[in-house]
Amino acid sequence: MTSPQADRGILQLDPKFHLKDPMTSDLGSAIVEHSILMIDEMGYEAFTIRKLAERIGTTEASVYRYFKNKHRMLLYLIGWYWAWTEYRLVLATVNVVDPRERLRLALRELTGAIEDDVLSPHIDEAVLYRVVVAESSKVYLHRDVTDENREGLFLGYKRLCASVADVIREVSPTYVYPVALVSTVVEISHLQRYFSEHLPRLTDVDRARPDGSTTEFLTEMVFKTIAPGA
Amino acid sequence: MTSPQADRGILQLDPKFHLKDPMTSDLGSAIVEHSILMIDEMGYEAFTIRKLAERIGTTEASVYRYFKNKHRMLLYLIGWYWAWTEYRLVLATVNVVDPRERLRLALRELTGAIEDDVLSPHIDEAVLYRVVVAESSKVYLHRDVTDENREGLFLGYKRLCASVADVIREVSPTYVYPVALVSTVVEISHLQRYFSEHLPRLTDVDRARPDGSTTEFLTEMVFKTIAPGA
DNA sequence: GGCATTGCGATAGTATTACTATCGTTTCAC
DNA sequence: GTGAAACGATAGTAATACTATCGCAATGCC
Repeated sequence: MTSPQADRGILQLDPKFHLKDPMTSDLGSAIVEHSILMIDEMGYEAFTIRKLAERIGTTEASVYRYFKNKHRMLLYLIGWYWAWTEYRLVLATVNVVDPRERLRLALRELTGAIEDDVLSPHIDEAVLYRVVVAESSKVYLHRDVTDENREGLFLGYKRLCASVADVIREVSPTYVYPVALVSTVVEISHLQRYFSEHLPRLTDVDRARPDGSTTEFLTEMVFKTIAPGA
Repeated sequence: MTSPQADRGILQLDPKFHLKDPMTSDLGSAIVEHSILMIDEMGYEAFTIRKLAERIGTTEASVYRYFKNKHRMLLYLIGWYWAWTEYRLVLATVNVVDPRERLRLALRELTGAIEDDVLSPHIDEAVLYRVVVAESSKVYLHRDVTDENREGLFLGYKRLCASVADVIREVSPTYVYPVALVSTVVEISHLQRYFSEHLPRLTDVDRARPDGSTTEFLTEMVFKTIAPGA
């Protein structure tokens, strides 16, 4: 059953996310693939390891050989998304020299539509993005943040923010809150999308085209905010 | 033991939040008071009804006479915070006619420091605010959002956003995303404060003075964003 | 004074969950 | 053919959210 040469994607995550790299086996890939689908279907709280094991025809114990607990599994998925976003960001801005244009492209990447990517056959990026929108803040709104931060589990997110903040500094060297502005953009792009679907009275983002509206809203916000002058 | 005329605050919450109004009895007040303290101490997930019951010298069953479940209890606390913030907002902007000044004061109220309020003797507002910062998004990032929204449990939050959005429209009638901007400000003021304490590399907000920095960051952002012109 | 109601303590119990421990079998590299 | 790794199978633990039932004591009503 195991096919060692199967294509399971090129993205590598820090071993701290898992006990055994899930992308090195069929079972591991199935765990990742179906955990994303199931969390999307039922939400993180209702999602259980037992349900996952039943769905992919294995046992709880086998799942726990890959991830030491349910929370770590979510961290892995979110961490994978951050790494993937970093990759997309580089891809989108490489060879673009004008800082304003680099920033505009970066913001589009951070706030815009997600299409399924051929990068990793066992991960449906569009579904994963819905999981990120609905669940990502649960990985740090958690009493173990400090420990997990020390372990380096948020490095991807931090690198992401730092690199976009650098672009902001290029465009506007005097702006005082570049990092805060980037984390704001990331979090709010998720949240406005969530609101547009579930609590539409908390946003003006168009439910029919949340991608475009959100990108527009946040791009305008960023460029006006960092512009010098009172 | 019960003292019917005891001062338990003037704020009234919609009965949909609770099975029996906790502010009408000593036990109910103790439940609210210590649930806030305990969620702040140990986080919502680790907080259990049994621990709460033991701490205030009652039983699980008695707590469940006030709140039909743990999640509803958190909703009550967050709902109370929204109602209280609405009240502070009115208080801060009453008799101020200049729209820009009204907006500035509203933003300060939404983003700034929280002091303990004599309004309700059983609620330590400063602690409640920490709970809001760390836990409030969990009330809607939840698979029952739609049902709870239909029940009207988010009305306070929506009213808050709508009323500040109206002020934005007064200042800048052509701005397209006033509601989204307000919900952004509310959520980000919580998040940047959380980041400054737990994930400081995700923000430039000063840990030593998160109130002032956050207010400054967001006030500047709002006024620049809604200013007309490219 | 009688009486129903309400509020609450006490106890017990259920279903579910996250997670662990152990053992045996298959598979596969060498 | 042997050793090791991966996995399945089974069982079990502690904790949790929540429910059900009973009985007592204070309260309010007449």
